[in-house]
Amino acid sequence: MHSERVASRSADQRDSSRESRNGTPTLDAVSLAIIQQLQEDGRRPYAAIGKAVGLSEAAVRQRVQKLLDQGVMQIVAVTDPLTVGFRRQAMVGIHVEGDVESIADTLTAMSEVEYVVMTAGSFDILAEIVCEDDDHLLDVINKRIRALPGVRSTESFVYMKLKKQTYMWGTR
Amino acid sequence: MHSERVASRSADQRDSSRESRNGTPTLDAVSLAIIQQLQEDGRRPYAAIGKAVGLSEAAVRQRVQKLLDQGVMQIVAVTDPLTVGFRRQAMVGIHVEGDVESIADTLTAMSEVEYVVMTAGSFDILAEIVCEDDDHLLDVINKRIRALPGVRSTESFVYMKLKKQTYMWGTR
DNA sequence: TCAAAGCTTGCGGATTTCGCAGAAGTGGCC
DNA sequence: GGCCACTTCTGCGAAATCCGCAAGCTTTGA
Repeated sequence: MHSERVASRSADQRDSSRESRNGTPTLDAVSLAIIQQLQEDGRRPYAAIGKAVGLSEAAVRQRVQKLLDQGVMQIVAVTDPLTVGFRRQAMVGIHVEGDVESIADTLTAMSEVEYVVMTAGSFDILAEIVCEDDDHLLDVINKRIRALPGVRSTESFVYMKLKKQTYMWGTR
Repeated sequence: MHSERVASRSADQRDSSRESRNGTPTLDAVSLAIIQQLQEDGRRPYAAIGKAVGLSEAAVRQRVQKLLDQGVMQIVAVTDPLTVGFRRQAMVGIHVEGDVESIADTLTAMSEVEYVVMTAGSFDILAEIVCEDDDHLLDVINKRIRALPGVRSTESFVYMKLKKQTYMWGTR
């Protein structure tokens, strides 16, 4: 029955996660395959995943739990906020003087901010904001973000229509 | 035992989804609560969700299935691509002349493009790109995106570090 | 008044989850 | 080589969950 299981396990299948230099775990091929399965369907049973990646049900369960605990992945429901009552969304590009990371941390702490990334472009930070209406959005941008010490200037891109939102890099 | 269930069901609990003017379903409070539960844990059992939102297990199951079928939400594994072998990510701002939506559709069809949104800011479109390395990224931006008829100019913001990525609007 | 929707309760069977014990592979160390 | 600590995988019951289905109820809307 184990027809597809190779006799001696190759080296890169062990060591499913280890701390690399920058602190983020390095993933092996099996864990990647598991993540890919869960990108297609976050509720797929462990046994089905095991069959697909060549592991037992229990092993898949352990790996998934570890990936969740480590924060490597999360299994969640994703929606288009516009269909769920949040009328205004925007991407805000921010020019910073001084410590970029501390500003990013401050943004991260705001509940209206769903996404924060430090970039190498003309903006130092991009932050995505989800609000209930125009007033709320205006308030967050003008009163909360622009007021931060170190924020030199901002530029806003209000969302009109979300066209694509996927998490399927694994299936390429 | 039904202590928390109100005797007569209030009006907004019915009509869990109806087509609104723009074609996107309107969601009632119960469906929002269900989505919120699944934003915290995409694998939470239906019975537990039912207890939290005041519905039976079977009803939750039906609602979740419908929300998935309608495309209102998806339950998936989400990762930081940088920890999973994709070395280069970028947000690309695009200036378009002519039909913005058709350009957006073209971008949507590209597998390297994970996120496409039409905006009201100085860019007409923002697109997030996930690539394996610099060459790949350069190729996508210069050869595939800038080459599109209707694309006047682009500006790229290469990701250095992802600081936040949540889907927790429901918990506010 | 009638049909359609949606929810509830209840049910059993199939499936999945979960915890745990034991086996197997690895790396460090003498 | 040989031993030990550690991690990972497997196998296996027990418990919980999922799933389809049916009957009855209420509300909505034609």
